[in-house]
Amino acid sequence: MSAEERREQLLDVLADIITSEGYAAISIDRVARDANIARTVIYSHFANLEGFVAALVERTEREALRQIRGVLPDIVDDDPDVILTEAIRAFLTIVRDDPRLWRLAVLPVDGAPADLRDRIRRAKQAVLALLQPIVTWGLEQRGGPQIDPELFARLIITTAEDTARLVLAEPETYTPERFADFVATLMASVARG
Amino acid sequence: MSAEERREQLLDVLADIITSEGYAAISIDRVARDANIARTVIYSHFANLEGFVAALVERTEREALRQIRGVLPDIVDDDPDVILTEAIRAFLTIVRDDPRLWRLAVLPVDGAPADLRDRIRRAKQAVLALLQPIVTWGLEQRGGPQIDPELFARLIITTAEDTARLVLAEPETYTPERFADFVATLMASVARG
DNA sequence: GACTGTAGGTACAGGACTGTAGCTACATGA
DNA sequence: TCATGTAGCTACAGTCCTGTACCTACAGTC
Repeated sequence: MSAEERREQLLDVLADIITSEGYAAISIDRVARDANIARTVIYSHFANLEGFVAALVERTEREALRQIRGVLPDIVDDDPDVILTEAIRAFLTIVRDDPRLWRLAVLPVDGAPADLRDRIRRAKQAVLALLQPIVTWGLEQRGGPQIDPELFARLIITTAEDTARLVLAEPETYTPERFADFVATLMASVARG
Repeated sequence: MSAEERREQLLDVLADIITSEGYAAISIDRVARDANIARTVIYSHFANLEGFVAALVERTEREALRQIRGVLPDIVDDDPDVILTEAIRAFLTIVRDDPRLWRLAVLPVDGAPADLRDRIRRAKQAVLALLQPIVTWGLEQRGGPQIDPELFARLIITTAEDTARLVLAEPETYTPERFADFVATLMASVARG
């Protein structure tokens, strides 16, 4: 097996352990056992467990961002409700189609080491900063009683994450379509100024 | 120190480690070190780490439920929007006033061992089952386009949890009042049939 | 066919944690 | 004052994990 193939395979095995048993379960030893190789092979690719996990996080961040960027151009509309609905639909479709990646991106937070938690926190902060102006614009367009835009943006992110977990856990019951319909109905029933 | 005092103290120390460093950081050894006692003291109170954690989870569940039950009688109204708003306010106030307990109840999920994750999942399922009929009633009363009651109930729970985390992380910025206002404004702007 | 780079393995020393056996110290009641 | 129960300790054997030193096997190149 080539170095690059091995590296990717090791990251896959690590990701599988984390998503199925949490961060508490990981160790160089465990990954080596699951991959049926000697531990030294892992050490020849990564400095230690910390570097190993960091590499996985980087790969996950990079690939997740790539997938998100891929669908962003499709989501353009004059109506903020349509933008929101289509964004949810696109996001959940991505999640459903690459469960291995998104299980990792969306599930693990709390058991993770402190520096990783910080990193995830910062990533979410970045998404929030991206979403905030769009939400503010949407709420202003709507008029009527002024809704706290920060909390509304947070509500959207939290809901997106939670629905992603549902789609991953029970894709038959919780489909991107169902959530898109839900959001569309919900937004339609909110009064316009 | 009496057996009961020691037991409670050990559970406190365990809770502090989990909330500050996650489930990955816990061990009998670590708790003993933090509590400045020999490991054997812990073994005389709990069978092993699993039983130790189980005891903490039970204490947390019991106390959390007790606090929730304590404020439930105050939340009675004819208007579903008022019920929702006051429930959020009451919940976040409880959370703010007992951060040690609620940090544990609301934060840790993913790093935890599989059986504990199952337990938390079931607890949330129970809360969902409790909330569902109320939400369904509220949505029916409202009339207009029919909103998926299950997803709406989930949205409420997820948001409550997330806001609880915010209140715990930055109580100055994210107050129960701010969230209650947000919910009130949001519900007020949803069209009535 | 010898040379070299690299994938992969074995072996070892050391550390962290577990669970148990067995000890000490002290308080309380007969 | 002695007996007894219990809080708390030290010590030890065993497991799992880490990181490194050093070996083997093989593929490609001269």
